[in-house]
Amino acid sequence: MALRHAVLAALLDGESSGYQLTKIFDVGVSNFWYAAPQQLYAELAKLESEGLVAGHVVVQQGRPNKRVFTVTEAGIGELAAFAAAPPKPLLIRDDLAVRVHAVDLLEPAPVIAQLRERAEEAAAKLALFEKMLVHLRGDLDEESFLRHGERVGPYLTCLGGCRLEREIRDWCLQSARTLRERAAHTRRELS
Amino acid sequence: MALRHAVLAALLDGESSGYQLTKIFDVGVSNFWYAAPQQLYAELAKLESEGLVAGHVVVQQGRPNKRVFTVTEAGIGELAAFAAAPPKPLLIRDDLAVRVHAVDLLEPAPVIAQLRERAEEAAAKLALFEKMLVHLRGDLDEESFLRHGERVGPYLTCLGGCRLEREIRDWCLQSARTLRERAAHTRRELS
DNA sequence: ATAGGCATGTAAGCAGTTACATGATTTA
DNA sequence: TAAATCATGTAACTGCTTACATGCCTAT
Repeated sequence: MALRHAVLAALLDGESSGYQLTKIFDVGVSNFWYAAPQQLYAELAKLESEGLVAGHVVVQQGRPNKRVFTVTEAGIGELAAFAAAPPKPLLIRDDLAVRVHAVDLLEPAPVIAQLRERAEEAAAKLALFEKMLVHLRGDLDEESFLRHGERVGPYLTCLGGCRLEREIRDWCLQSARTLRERAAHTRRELS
Repeated sequence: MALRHAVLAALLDGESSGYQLTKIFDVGVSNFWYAAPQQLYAELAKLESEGLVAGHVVVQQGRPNKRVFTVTEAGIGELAAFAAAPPKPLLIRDDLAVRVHAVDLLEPAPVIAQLRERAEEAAAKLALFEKMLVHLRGDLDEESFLRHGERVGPYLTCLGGCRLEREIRDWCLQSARTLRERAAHTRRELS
């Protein structure tokens, strides 16, 4: 029981369909919660059967109809209970860092390539989050918005996302550079 | 099949027992891989049965005996194959950030308390990682070590850990401060 | 036409979590 | 004598991942 609260929190930003949620978890909320598309459909069905979200059909022209979901009163209650409980530790699993940790016994070339790719992804996400910040705060500057804005929750998590992606980008670039220089040095020694 | 590679990578830093691994995954490697103690015993048994690690008993005085594990040639091969494959995306799940995202509809007080506690934990981990860096590089300065040191993998992941914990600490403190100031302002309005 | 985006699921299998269980030794 | 640390597991359950399945509409 963990994804449910992330879904409820995401739905507070406005009702959305399962498909839209997959997009949100792919970018907007991805800085603090990873979830696969199939999980979201399953979780929404569960939440609806428990009365924590309510769904209704939206008819669209030119596109298939969709069912959008809203958090119910009971859903808010669930979130409130969750927020008062002690938080679970941050869960992080980074496939790429495992490679870096073991890199001294490995071929460095593919790891370097992977680090560069990850750095680019992080840079792209950072740019996206920074745009989101501007959008969220409207015509206020950051300080005023944090003081008087209506909803700061999403803004704060987005700030967290910026911090995270910036560090990922820089760490990947630094690591790639270090490994490349060492590889060049090793080649010179061998020749 | 994912934890296995993290375990193999951790064992490259030196043979250890299941119990010692639980300590390593609780601190040293925790910046890029979370794993519960029970997982590690199970995974070690599996890895041993597949010949990727080899265990032998170490007799101790004053303490129960333990079985320590080393990565085998086959284990290195497994790691090499893993490193060449495309990495899975970073998996992150942060219970506390979910609360922050939803905080505008919640009691802010417990969330603020949780943010402060998390900030302290992050500060403690940061201090630990910084000590580890000094220990790893011995009497070299960072630049020389990154260029000519024997094993840079663990040093690079440790640098990543520092970056991560520093940002977590600062984000938690910034968020807590923002929420506290808003709460104070709201109280004044009500009175 | 065909590729891509929109839209929603099911089913099987694997990985991870929670709770339980045991026992020795050291420190307060 | 109680709590903490060292040491290693099992069993039941839940949650997550991977693969499969379907179908419409739009843009190229």
